[in-house]
Amino acid sequence: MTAPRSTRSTRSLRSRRAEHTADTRRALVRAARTLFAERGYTATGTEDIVAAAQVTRGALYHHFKDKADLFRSVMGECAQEMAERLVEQETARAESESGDAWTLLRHGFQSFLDACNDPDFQRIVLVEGPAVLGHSAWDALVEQHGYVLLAEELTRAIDEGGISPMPVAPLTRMLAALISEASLYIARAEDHETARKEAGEVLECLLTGLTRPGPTRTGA
Amino acid sequence: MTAPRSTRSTRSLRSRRAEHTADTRRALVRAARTLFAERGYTATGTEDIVAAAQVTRGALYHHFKDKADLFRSVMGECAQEMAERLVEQETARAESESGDAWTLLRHGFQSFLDACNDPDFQRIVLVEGPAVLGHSAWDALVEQHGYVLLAEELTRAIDEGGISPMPVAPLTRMLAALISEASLYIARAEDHETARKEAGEVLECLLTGLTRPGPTRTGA
DNA sequence: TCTTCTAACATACAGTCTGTATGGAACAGG
DNA sequence: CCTGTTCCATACAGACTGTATGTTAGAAGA
Repeated sequence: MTAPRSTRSTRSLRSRRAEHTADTRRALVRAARTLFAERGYTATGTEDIVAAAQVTRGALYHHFKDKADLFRSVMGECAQEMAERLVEQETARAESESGDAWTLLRHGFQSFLDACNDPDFQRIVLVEGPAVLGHSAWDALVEQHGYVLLAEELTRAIDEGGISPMPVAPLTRMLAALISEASLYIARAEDHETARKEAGEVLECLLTGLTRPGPTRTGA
Repeated sequence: MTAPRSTRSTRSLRSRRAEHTADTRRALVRAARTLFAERGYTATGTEDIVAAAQVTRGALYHHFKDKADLFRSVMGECAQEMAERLVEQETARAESESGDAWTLLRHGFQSFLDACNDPDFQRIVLVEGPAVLGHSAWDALVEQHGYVLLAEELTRAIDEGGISPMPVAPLTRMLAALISEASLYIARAEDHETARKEAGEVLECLLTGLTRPGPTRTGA
């Protein structure tokens, strides 16, 4: 700690320096995330970002190609966090509850609905993202972080016979859009409590349509 | 035509002038619509718009408060056209087919899906709109043009017993989001044909969940 | 240890865009 | 005929983005 020698000294210095640069980068991303979520992309100047991160614009344009590139990092972080949160909950549920993929997913959707109620996620990923990055780049990011997991689970549910066989690709996007819109509806409502209940109810109804009629009971 | 007199002369001139100013306004909206749909909002400069409309920026800022105000008019026009198109089809179907509100709506959703496959509508209303106007202003516009009709039809379908009773407000938004996302999926796919078929199939499945179990047959 | 080289910034500058203020021309009205 | 208003063009000021240049601190070799 206090007496490094030879290679360790070099390493320590290297890491100290590397850590410092990583710190400035993180500070930029964090500051940008807060401001983008609060004021939106265009209303946030690069000067505001670097001021909040306590660096200069030189640092920003050293670490990122341009403002949109910084936004991409911010949105990637948001999506990553959301995905991790959901995977965590999903695995926890998978251990405690029954192994039926479809009922697991239905519960997962409700968790997703709650998790989406995050201002950063809503504004950055759902609202600003498509307009700033364009549909292709946005889709690539979401595909990478979120869609793959959802599509995987849906495929499993189909294989298990929980839901009727149908094309997974459009199903994935449409379900994600459904929940995203529901979360926005909840966030915008005056009475979040009842809005949450109502949206959950509608979501349940719609999901019922996917359930395969036959051996698997629909419930109620 | 060539020999106006007294009041007619005044009227004619008045109308000529008024029509001229209305023309410039329409030219601005039309030019902005094309460019916004092609390049997006921020990538379109006011100079590009007025050049395409063959006026100067002075005209733009005379007719509109600012660039976002012009965008609002453009998006309002898009939404209006879409609503008119759908109402037209809906009334046509109401005359020819059975009077069941719910089956009528299900067919209407498929039409909606096809109608949404309009680049202007997708880019301006669905992608740029929320980011440019903010959620509240965007929602107000869509509420005015589209949601009211959809909510009305849904309420009727519930009253008739076609679909299970559930809160209409979230249902309206979520169904609109569902179809919007489906249309974007179709537009983005390489093979529009099969994408259209698949998305329609998934949509049908999901809508099945709304159908009230009981006297009304689900079909197939 | 001394030199040198490079990564990591800071600063200054140029180009672009938006919104506003000013000016003028064409009517309308008294 | 004179005045006021509408409609629009032009000129200008401010802000913002991206780039080019300068500078410093650490890493590496001799």
